[in-house]
Amino acid sequence: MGIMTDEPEWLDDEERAAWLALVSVLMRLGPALNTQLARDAGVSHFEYTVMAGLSEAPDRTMRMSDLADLSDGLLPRLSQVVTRLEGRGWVGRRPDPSDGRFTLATLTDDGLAKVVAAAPGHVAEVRRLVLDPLTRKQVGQLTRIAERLNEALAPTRCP
Amino acid sequence: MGIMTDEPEWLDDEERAAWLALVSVLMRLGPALNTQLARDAGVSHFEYTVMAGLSEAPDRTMRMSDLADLSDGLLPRLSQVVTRLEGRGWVGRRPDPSDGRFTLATLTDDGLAKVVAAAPGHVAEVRRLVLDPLTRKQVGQLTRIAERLNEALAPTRCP
DNA sequence: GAAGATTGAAGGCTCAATCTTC
DNA sequence: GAAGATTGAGCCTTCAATCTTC
Repeated sequence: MGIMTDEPEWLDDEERAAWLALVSVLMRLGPALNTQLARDAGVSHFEYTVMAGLSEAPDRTMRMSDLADLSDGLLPRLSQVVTRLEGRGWVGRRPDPSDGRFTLATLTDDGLAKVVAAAPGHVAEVRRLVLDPLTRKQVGQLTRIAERLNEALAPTRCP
Repeated sequence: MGIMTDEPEWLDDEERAAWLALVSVLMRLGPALNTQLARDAGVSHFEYTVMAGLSEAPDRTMRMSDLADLSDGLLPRLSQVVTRLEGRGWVGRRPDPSDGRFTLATLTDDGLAKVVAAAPGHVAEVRRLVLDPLTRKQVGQLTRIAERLNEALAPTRCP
């Protein structure tokens, strides 16, 4: 955060409105997606993201560390989730032959079937909660805003 | 979700871009806020939201059920968090004299001091992660988009 | 020694079941 | 009987150690 200067830096009305509305989305959209996926497919949103990521990779295979980046999760969290998915027979794990430090995760046929079965319902929910309520123009605005925020959220460089 | 019609309903490129960017914000902004508050103030984002809500209520007091609505949390979750806050001496609880079914939660002096101490750092983080990266115009767009999404996320009416 | 990955313990969230007051 | 609130069990996440491979 750096030096705490004497700037007033309080939020004005417009900033406050934006902030309160965004927090509300933040607190409610995540749980809503988890609920839909848990109810209809028996997986969490994070588990779905992991399997969907693998399903689009070459050979349905990725290194754990790359998969962690892709799914916005930390490695310990990913490792435990993959352990769970492995137990259900949806993902396999083995050391990378070219460098034993890496672990390769592969989506199994059963895992792929699971993703394929879950996708339509999930997409429908995304459409209902996020895309349908917005105009086409707002969808474009949202994309640019969210991408800008993701830059600000990028790995905190501390050199 | 209703009837699953034969609509193609897949996401086009623009929709997909918006969705992926929003999910990324969703997965990273929440943890980022939790991390800052935990590190600098020793509270979670939800705990902070609850105490900040009470701090602005008349007599720093609210019914548990109203507080649950305000903080976007379900009642069981709020109850457990308030138990924790009560243990630290930041919130007090007592039955509503006018109707014993309700419970009134009150922010103590210590609790107020805690919020006041935590607020500047939290606001600075909100500014750094959300408001500063956006143009003034985008802040307005974000407000309208987020408010629209919150309507779609409203309590699922099933009459 | 450094990078990738895993494990174990502690804390938080979610849901169903329960209790109390009206 | 219904509404508000609490509790308990199970699962998930988080963080700090630890292990392995290079």
